[in-house]
Amino acid sequence: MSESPVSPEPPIYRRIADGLRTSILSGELRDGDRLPGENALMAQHGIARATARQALAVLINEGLAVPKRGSGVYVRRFKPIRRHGSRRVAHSQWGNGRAIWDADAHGRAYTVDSVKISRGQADEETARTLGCTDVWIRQRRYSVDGRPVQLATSFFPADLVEGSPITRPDTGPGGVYARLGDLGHAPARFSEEVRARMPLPEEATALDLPAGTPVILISRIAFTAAGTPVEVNKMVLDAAGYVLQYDFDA
Amino acid sequence: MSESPVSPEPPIYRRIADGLRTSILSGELRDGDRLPGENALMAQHGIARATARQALAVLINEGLAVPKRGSGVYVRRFKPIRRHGSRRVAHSQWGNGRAIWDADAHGRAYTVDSVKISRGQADEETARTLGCTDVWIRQRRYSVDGRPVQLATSFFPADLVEGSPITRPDTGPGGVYARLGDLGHAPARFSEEVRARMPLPEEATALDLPAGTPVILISRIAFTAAGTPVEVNKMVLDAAGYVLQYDFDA
DNA sequence: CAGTGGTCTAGACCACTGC
DNA sequence: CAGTGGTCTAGACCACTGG
Repeated sequence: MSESPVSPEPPIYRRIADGLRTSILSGELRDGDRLPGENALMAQHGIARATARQALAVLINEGLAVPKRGSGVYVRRFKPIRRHGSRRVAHSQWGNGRAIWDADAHGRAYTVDSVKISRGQADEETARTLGCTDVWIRQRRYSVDGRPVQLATSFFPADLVEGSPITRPDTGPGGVYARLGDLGHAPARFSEEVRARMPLPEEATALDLPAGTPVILISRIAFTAAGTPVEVNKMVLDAAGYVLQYDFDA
Repeated sequence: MSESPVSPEPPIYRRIADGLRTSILSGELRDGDRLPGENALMAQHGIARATARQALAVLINEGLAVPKRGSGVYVRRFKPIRRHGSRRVAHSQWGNGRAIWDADAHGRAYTVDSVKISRGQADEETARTLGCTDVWIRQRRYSVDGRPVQLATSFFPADLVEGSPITRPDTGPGGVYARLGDLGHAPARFSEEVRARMPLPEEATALDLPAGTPVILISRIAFTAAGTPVEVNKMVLDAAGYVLQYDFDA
């Protein structure tokens, strides 16, 4: 008999990571504070460099810390943008010439860049949704406070928007939804699918994501009052930058 | 002149990881397929064990692969549950004696375990929402196909539910929402906040999450027709196991 | 029991940061 | 230029898996 080690001590690097995590979550270490570096951990705990790195990697992969080359590892901040699900797409928004995005940023500075518009073939799923493969594609990236926070790709049935401002960079006041309205296909109903996963490398690059930050994927379909799908919008959000809000009745 | 190395070759471990990722995303490697192990990568690329591990760690942290001790590293599968935002909480669901959860599982086997009910103090945010600190707390874990997929903690104002079945494990047909109705506080409106981040260790343990799997956090407030908040439900979902769907009008 | 991943040591060179 | 993190080598021992 003797020992009853139900939980055999966790490995060193875990214990170190646990200690640092506690310091962060308890508020002892704050927003931009510097964590003890590799050398400090080696000295404090008498471990090899690789082990110290391993401990820091845990926190980095949890999104609680960010490494800065040549400088140190720092506690990470989190100030999300509130994205209102139903309210944001309310007709009142784009009905009077405001772009949808306004509903999000709450007065914060935002920018749109990397706008790419093309005519092409939709992926299989989108084609099935729209009922056609010939589409116009609008890709763009949104930034808030100078930081990229969202990638968005919209698909429109080509025969529906051909020749309209939707096929050009500047869509005019109210954005694409107002233009769809001009064409007699005003969106009346939306369906959003929300997922989350770790980013692919290209997504991590485009959004400048540190390790340990998941992305939220939103796939939104816009329907007309008649039930015709007129847009599929696939968005990739920096999960650390957003809180999504949805209000609905029972 | 001479070199124009705009992108200085990525490190070895990245190139290896990129190659494996391509194989996975292209479908060349499928669901449960075994990836080349540490020894194989060492031999194929003439690298040290640590470097091979590093390459595999990339895929594991991306959630594309799962390591199995003593066996190998395997491609990870993804078969999400569809969780309907608005429809699921529709009155028709709990109005006629069905628990809400039924709306999710779509006929799949699901179980509830680790039910804990207690009377206690709400956290600051919840207290502010409910307008009181004295609450009844219902905690439970949901599993589908034998796999834990969700943790949920509900808070109810103590003075509102005291003595009702809500304070007991078995709430009867229709669940807690039907009981709130019995008490004259039927939920009429819901507000959900959705976030995503990497799990804390305890969340990872409770949901049995492999590395590289984020969690989706849903914080839902139930309001009566009069606008009184009667429940705050904080959920933690395995992000790999869910697709959330929200439908709404413009 | 042979192979696998999990942990750890003790070095090394590099690019980058900040003083 | 001293310190930091980023990458890599070449070993080692362990616990666990599978046939």
